[in-house]
Amino acid sequence: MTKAIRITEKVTPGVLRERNTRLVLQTVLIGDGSMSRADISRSTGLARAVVSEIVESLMAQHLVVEEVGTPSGRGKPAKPLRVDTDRQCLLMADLRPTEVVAGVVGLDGVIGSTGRVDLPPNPGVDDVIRVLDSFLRQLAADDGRAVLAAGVAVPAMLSPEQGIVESIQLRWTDVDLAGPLQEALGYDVVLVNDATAVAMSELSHQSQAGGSVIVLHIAGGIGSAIILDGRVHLGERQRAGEVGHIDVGVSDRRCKCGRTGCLETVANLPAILGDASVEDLDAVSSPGEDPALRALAERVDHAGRSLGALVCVQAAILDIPDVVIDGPVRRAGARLLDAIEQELARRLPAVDVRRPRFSTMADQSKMHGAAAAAMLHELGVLWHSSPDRA
Amino acid sequence: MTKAIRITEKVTPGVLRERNTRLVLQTVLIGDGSMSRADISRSTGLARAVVSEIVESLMAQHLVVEEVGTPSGRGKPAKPLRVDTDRQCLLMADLRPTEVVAGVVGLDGVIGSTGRVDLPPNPGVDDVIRVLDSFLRQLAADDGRAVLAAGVAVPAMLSPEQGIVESIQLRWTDVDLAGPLQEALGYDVVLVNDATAVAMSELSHQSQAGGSVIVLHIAGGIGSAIILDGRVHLGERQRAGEVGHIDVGVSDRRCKCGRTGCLETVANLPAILGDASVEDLDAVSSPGEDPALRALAERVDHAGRSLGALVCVQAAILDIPDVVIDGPVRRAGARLLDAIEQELARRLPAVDVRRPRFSTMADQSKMHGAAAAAMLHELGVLWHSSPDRA
DNA sequence: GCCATTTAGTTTGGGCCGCGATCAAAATCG
DNA sequence: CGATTTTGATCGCGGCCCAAACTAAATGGC
Repeated sequence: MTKAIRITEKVTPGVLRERNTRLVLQTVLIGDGSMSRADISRSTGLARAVVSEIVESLMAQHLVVEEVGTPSGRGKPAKPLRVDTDRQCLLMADLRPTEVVAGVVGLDGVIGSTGRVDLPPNPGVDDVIRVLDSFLRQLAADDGRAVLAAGVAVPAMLSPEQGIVESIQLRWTDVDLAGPLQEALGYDVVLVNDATAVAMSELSHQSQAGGSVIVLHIAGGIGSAIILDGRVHLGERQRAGEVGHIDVGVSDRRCKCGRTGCLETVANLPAILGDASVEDLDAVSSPGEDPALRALAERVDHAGRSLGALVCVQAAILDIPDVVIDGPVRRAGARLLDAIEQELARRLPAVDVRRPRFSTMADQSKMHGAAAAAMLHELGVLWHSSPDRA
Repeated sequence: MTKAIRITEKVTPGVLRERNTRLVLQTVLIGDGSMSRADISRSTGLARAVVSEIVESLMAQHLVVEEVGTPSGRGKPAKPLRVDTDRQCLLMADLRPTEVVAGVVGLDGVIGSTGRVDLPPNPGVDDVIRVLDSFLRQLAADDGRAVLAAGVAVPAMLSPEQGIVESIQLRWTDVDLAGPLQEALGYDVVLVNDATAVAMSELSHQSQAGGSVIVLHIAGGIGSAIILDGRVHLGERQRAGEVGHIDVGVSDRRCKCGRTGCLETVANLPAILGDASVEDLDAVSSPGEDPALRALAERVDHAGRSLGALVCVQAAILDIPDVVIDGPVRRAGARLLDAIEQELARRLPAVDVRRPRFSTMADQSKMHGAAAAAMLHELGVLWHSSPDRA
């Protein structure tokens, strides 16, 4: 639970309407084609007249459509409303160091066609802008629907104004990706940090709103994203979640950062893999007799224990029991989760944290979360669907 | 920075007025007798007509008064507004295991008379209700002003509905303190967890709003409170900040909880004191030759290093550089802070966390924070004063 | 088969709110 | 002493939500 502490801005009647519009759209979205105006009025507490008015404006914006009502029970049959998925769509992209994965998603959060293209080696911003520009154009053209906005997940630290402050993976510092892109494309382009994107994606799979989730993103580095009570927490200098160089007391290896014992020395992807390849992780749950595989399994266990220690601390500090793991390590599967859970059990009473899990959308989670962020930015609404629908 | 993610409630014109009323009151409060209606209009962006109307209602509620305007410059002289400190006051109390400290505070956050009374040994809820009832009545009678509300800091875990779920220090489980008290006293009684109260107090000393702070409260146990972007974070089961049994890898002692290495085994008050008394901490900065004192100083250093490790992790996860220490250990003074800072320097690049500090209001911080919570609850406004004013 | 009943959605009048313009009051400046 | 400037009150307007009345379209009982 949170408590707002200070009002900082005046409120005008216009804000009022905007908020209630969001509320109605959200209700339509969650209702998934089952809510009529009267239902929305009952569910939100808004007067029917107001709901009708707002729905009319949403239909004018091609965000909501009326379906044909099949009478059920007495009374005039209701006209069910659903989000208009025919006229507009969102684009989403996951910018990775060597490639871009992108796709189209409907306003209901259902993923349409997707694709990927390679980036040139050590891409500069201009390269990425060029690739994204043509890729997104092509996706939009193939889809046919108008584009409402695009969301792009980037492996970078972002300023509140959407500038890329730094990306270690892309070796960028202080560049503007969103600006040129939205100028070229003609619609809003929303950037999200990749770990945050995963968190947004998870949030959009929680059935109720205002939830909390911690995402651990394990790749070349270890990053995490924190959503507290439905709010993304970025920290005072947008550095929240930089947990790679925490010493949780499970290693005494020297880290390239100069200190020893950093989490990254045992739990980032290179540390886990050693000489092995990412594909080898698939077999790590039953390593058999192969000594290389057994060593890999050992390293996975060690990483799991370290991550377990981190999760413990996070859980004690924040009391968020939902922990999501994402990144290529997903391929290690249950073995990694088991190791984490084992460490949790050792350190905390069982009730405190649920077993961590991998991200719901797997390889698409960053992309999907970027779309969710774009949706939120554009319409002020987030999907809250069960995983099987999205 | 945070981003609200979902609208859950309808907004009505009444809410609008309430919010803007808060905004105006807040502005008057911060202005500290220097803001006129016109100033408020300019500062908030609200039309002068609206500000006048709201000010009128605030004056009718005896929350704001007009002062005599001294002309300065051209034009009709402005009538400065200030918070009305003559008609109403707040009561505040700090419930400790063996005593209650309480006092009166004006609507401007200025502390008036204070006092303390002993509690019977192992007090039950009824004892505490009796003591608080008569103590607060007496304070109010001596003060003469009407009581707007009372805030009570309690060493307990609270439910969102203000019930006391559990207090280890008071040996209470599932009791209702606020209900009977406010029924007896006739005004709202707001309970706050003691660590949270310290955090609220610190927040009310930050000059700008929406700040973040981490409070470590070190006494018999170790608790912490987290305020993120101006919101108290309590966690999914109101257990956020239960850091006493984290293993930060600086101890291998057995803890009474059954595990080993818990922070409490080296950093809670009993662990620090050993055979020494709280008063001995005063001398710990220059222990001299006394072997007992030198041993105590050693233990303070060890506790500091452990706390430093915790602060490191918290800082990495949350990126909140402002860390406040409260509790009897305050008497260890700079020696404790030095030890913490040393550990921080060892573990993190210098820039990441500021040197921790003790709570601004010292022994009064819990009480003061409780008052701040009551103020927030009652008027939706928090003081944001510089320390010397409050 | 017809009419009362029920439910959905629209229309209407009213109240609250914030806004901008207008106006009187009270100071300063030339 | 009048023009100017600033404050604060008053008033009419438009936006928004609400409750009630009204129309539309189904069901069910007689």
